[in-house]
Amino acid sequence: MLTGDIPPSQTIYIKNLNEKVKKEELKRSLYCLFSQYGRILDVVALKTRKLRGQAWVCFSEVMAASNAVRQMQGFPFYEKPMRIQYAKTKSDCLVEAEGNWDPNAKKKKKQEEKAERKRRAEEAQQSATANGTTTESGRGPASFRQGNRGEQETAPPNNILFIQNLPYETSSMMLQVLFQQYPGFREVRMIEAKPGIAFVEYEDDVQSSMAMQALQGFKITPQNPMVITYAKK
DNA sequence: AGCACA
Repeated sequence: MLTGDIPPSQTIYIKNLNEKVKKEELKRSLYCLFSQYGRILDVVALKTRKLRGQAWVCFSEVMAASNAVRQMQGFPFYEKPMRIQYAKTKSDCLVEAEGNWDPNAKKKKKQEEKAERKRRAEEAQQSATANGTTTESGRGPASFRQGNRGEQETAPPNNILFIQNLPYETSSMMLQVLFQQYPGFREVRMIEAKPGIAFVEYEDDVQSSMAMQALQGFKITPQNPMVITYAKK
């Protein structure tokens, strides 16, 4: 079974994520992409050796999670198809909300302590070897495409957005309604000969970025999550 | 591949 026989829950577990993407960007992008299914209570992603390439997105409703598991299965995200399942255990944010801090959470505490100890040991190791790997290659803001070696696939942030994966029947009017909600909107351009794509222009790149963040992954139909990148100039 | 709450 695709979901690995794990019963439905409010939280989805995503793996096969691109490990090169910085944690904060990853969380933001996941938030953008999945908020179309419902209210998101929390996004968790860690970059530890055991946990990188994975994330948890916790919804306020099980139905939202179910739709996300089905519809976003295999969605190409930073060049890798997402593998989505339900999470095996309940998210802390939910336990907290229900006021169910079970008194005998000893096992968990033990695990935490173990993890903590491990982490400290790793830290000690790192400072001992003293390698300055503090900076990850700082690239432009959220685009789901990660520019990879040599090839200039990713356009730098600019005031024009390139929209892909639109249903063929999309009109520029429909897009205008969506995109004009965000400040700095100028116009939508579509090309008759090329259905499924569009360009949306804003006054500047900050405003275009805000719209990108807000509408990334937005679905005009369930099969068509928008893929928004900066236009190549 | 890998199921946590940095």
